[in-house]
Amino acid sequence: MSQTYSITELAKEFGVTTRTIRHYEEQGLLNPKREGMNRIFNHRDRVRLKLALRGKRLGFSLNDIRELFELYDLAKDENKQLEEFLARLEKRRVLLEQQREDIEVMLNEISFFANQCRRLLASGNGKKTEKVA
Amino acid sequence: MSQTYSITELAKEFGVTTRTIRHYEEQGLLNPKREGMNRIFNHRDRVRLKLALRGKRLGFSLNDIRELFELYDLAKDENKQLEEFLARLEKRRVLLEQQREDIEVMLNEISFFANQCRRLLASGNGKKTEKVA
DNA sequence: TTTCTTCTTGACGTTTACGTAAATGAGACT
DNA sequence: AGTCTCATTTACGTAAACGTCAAGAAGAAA
Repeated sequence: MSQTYSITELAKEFGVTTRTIRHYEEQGLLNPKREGMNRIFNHRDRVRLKLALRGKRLGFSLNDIRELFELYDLAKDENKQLEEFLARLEKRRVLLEQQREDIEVMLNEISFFANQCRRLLASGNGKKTEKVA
Repeated sequence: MSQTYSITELAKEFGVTTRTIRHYEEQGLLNPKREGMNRIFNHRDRVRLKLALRGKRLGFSLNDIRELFELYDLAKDENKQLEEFLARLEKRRVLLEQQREDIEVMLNEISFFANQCRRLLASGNGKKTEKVA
């Protein structure tokens, strides 16, 4: 009924190799069904793959990501160890906000450098490149 | 004259091992002087170590970080290949803004989950834990 | 002088996250 | 029947970022 995907479809869509996707399954991040030998991915798998890749861009390990998924599931399970869940969320939040601050700092630095460059380029590009135009 | 640091001083200050610092030197991120056999780090090294660790938190490889340092140095060198420099800065900027977006998304998710949790906890914690208080 | 302490240089080990064959299964086209 | 194409498992390989000894130098303290 609902949309399914083959391994190469997902691989192409997200710009990863099939090896990567199989690896994520081995690591417990994805749980495709089988049709004969072949993996059949559903919407949930697709979402998890997207989340996994986002996590990776943020420097999380596959293990971290699996734990996060477990937390998501745990959350669905409702009142199980909510305080523990909250505490772990809080840890993540602190880390992420640190990262956000880091990013702001680096973006500022980059824009500073970029401005410097543009100024130099605008001002006739200085000494050694006088024959430009 | 100006402040210097031993390897363990820096290691303690930044919460890394001395091995890590030596590794960063091997990778060309740090250039401590020597006093006899021992490494002597100056202010510049300290700054670079801080930058390197920030880069790591953002998921940059040591190689990426070294390239960034080279770009910094190149920038000091003034008009050398400013356009190339700008282009590389731009690449970094795009990556960082992607990361920033990722972080916003995750922070939103986290606060959503946290709110859910708090609501459940507030509402007497629901079904299975009725004997709480 | 012996003993700490802090440093040094190898050099092999480990974990993570895949890459990269190699051999094979199975449906679809010609 | 032969050959694509897309998939599978098994399994060894690899790059990055350190960890972890081992063995020893060098200054300071007892």
